[in-house]
Amino acid sequence: MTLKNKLSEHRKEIGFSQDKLAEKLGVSRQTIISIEKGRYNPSLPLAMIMAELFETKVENIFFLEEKDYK
Amino acid sequence: MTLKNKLSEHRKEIGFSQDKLAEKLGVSRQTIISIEKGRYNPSLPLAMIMAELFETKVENIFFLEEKDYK
DNA sequence: CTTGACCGTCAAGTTACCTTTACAATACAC
DNA sequence: GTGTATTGTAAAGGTAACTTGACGGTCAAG
Repeated sequence: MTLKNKLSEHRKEIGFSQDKLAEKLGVSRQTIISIEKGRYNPSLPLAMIMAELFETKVENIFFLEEKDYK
Repeated sequence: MTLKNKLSEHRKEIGFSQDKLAEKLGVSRQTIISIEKGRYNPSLPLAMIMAELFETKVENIFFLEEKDYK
């Protein structure tokens, strides 16, 4: 199951580099790159910390694809 | 990083057994038990499918602990 | 034309998520 | 008291999430 996401859009909106975001979130830069590129999904806690940082809900950053679960 | 959750409350609210919920979500019963017991966190897509089923937001089922990320 | 900031790839290793199978305990129906 | 529904534990195995380290490419200063 792969999700789509708007991580890079949200990141740029607050003027963060991948490096800076990684540090802020307490993960590696590789992790940010991989998630932005859709190579894998973040863990739930990481997604929630992102939502907090961006002052939004998880559902506004990550999106389920209809076909995948129906 | 471990989250708290109200999965069993939401599950009971819609009158589902662990077994039935597992089937509905397309995961094993073990997975439901382990998440309810806080042994591990669901993946992000699983958490989002749960939120959809319960007609709520991820943040209303799963909760970050302050100390863990500050 | 070098330096620095930023974005990207690849590879190898660890840990977390999830599976299947088997078995035990409670509780309520009949 | 025997079924059966529900919740739980344990163990072994596979895959996904995340790490570190090394390296390449672009672009805008200076």
